[in-house]
Amino acid sequence: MTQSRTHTCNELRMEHVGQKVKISGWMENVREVGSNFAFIVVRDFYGTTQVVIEDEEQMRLVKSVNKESTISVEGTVRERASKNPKQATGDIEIVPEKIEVLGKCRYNELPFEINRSRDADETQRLKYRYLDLRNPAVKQNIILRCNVVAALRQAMTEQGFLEITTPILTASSPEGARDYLVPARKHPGKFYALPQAPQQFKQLLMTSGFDRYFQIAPCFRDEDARGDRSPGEFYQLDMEMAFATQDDVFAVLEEVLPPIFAKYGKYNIASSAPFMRIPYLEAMEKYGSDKPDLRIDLIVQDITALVQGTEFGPFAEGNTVKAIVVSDCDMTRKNIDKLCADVEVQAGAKPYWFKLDEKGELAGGVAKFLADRKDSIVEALGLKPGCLVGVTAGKKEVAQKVAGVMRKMLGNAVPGHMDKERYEFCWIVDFPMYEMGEESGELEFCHNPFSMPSGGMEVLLKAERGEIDPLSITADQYDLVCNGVELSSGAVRNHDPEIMIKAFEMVRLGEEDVKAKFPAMYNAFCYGAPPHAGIAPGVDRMVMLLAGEDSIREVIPFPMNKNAQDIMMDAPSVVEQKQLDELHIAIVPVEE
RNA sequence: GGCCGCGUGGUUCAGUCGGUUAGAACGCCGGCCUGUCACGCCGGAGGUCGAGGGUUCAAGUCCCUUCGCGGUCGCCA
Repeated sequence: MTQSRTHTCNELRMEHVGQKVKISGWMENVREVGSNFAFIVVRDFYGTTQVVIEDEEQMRLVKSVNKESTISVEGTVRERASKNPKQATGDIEIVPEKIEVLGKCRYNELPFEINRSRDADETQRLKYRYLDLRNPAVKQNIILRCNVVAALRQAMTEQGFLEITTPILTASSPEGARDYLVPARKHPGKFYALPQAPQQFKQLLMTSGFDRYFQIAPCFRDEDARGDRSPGEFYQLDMEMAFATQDDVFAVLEEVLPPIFAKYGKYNIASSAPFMRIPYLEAMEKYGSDKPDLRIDLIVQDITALVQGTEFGPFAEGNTVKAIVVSDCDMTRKNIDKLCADVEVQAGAKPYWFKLDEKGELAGGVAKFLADRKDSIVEALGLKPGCLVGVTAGKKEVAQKVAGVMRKMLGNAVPGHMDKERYEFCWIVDFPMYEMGEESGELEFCHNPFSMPSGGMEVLLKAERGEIDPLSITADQYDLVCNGVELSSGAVRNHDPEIMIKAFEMVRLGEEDVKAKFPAMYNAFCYGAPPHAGIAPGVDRMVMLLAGEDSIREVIPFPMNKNAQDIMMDAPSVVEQKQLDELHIAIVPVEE
């Protein structure tokens, strides 16, 4: 037989019994059950197939090679004497005529056992990622990623979007994250930058007359990693639409995403269109977060007025006090204290609590400070016996943030308040355009300067004349949130150079700054730009949600570690002096 | 950069109040086993307890320093 295989390791069934076949794959396991009798498990991309050894010579061959070597097995399919219902090919086995070793594994001990690689130390997994990926459970996430990307491409194409690639080597942009720089050999002292996002290019495409653009776009940001944030590079489903409004953008994703989430997700229920739309300020009030997990049915309430005049320090005048009522809570005092401690670690400020016990009395935590106003509290919060009330206090932003963290933890901890097995999408809308800079104490852009202020030029002029508070100006900017994960940010862009300049003037910048920072875009907009809007959901995060993984590295084929190193490839690494010389780069020791 | 956690045979972990020769499971090596499928049984090899310093009669264990990894905050408009 000259073919390398006639079947994959997940193909052979009872109907193939008697046929001559050839399979190729990795020798996953050898089970010796007699002196000249053994079963070997051959694994390829598709599955596993059992080969039975009943021959002295074959036995010697099998024992002479290490597991995880690649072999080919030519032989006859036979019905098994004892079948394995847990294996897809468990009804049959191959009786070999010829076994050939294709690629020897030189080591009899691996850095970890293939099928248990997920338990291994992450550094080992990343260093030997090619072995880690042999584990079907690990490989499955990458297959999922491929399927999701293919489905996204197809759906976007069906929606009339064109996939257009944009440059990887481009100019450093002054705003946002730290850039990855690439020295320019032909231009001593100058640098390219890898794009943090194709933001400006896609807006230029709109200005060029392309109507609907998308791209599975690589983005590069030199910022520290997180569990859900890969260091260095990540992918976005980047899209932009000409002559479009916020609603047009929403409509596209509301059509594209739910079927993909329902089909490929760990949970097969996804919100249907339209997704809930929550103004930013409302989200902060009700959920204590701008990325609320709507699978949790708990709502944050304001009890500042209710606790006025109590003895408890944190409830003092000037502070905001928030409450989260959790019905049917039988958490022990010890567990509540533990949860409060966890909240404090994550939110950076202490939460409090009390409950209405089975006898209908306020008890525990800060209850004694509230005894004098029990009735009004019970009534206002609608408390029933068995209700736990999580309480947070402090400056408004602090009370909200801590309440947001506590809401999430309570939802996870107390049964009955979280319907976990589903995907709940929402749009967070009406983000503030400006904020007061904490350090500068002056007005600054809250998010990005590309967004159109809601109300356009008129609103900016009103603010300039002092008729409205500039902090009250919102931007036509939106986030897509799913299960408490920020999937994406987008906006109706500011396509009008006049409004752009005015928006910059609000933060003490002007036309020269716009021109200096975004020269191509500013110039292009001066030649007649269409109103346009877009968004860019993170592909890695989407796949992570779909796979039900907590670490983004589980859905990236070759991830870097937390410190942005590729242990397997040894990147970053030193380069030859000759290379540095060509690039006009001199390395100087860093002074401590 | 701050804070928290972890670091013990190839791998994952246990190791009590500081006290005898540092254990287990998996893996590996050898032997036995003709229907296994997480095969089973018997035997064996394999450890600078991340590194350095200190306290102590005695340190895997306590203290200090340092390195590595992970989480988190800063950061990521």
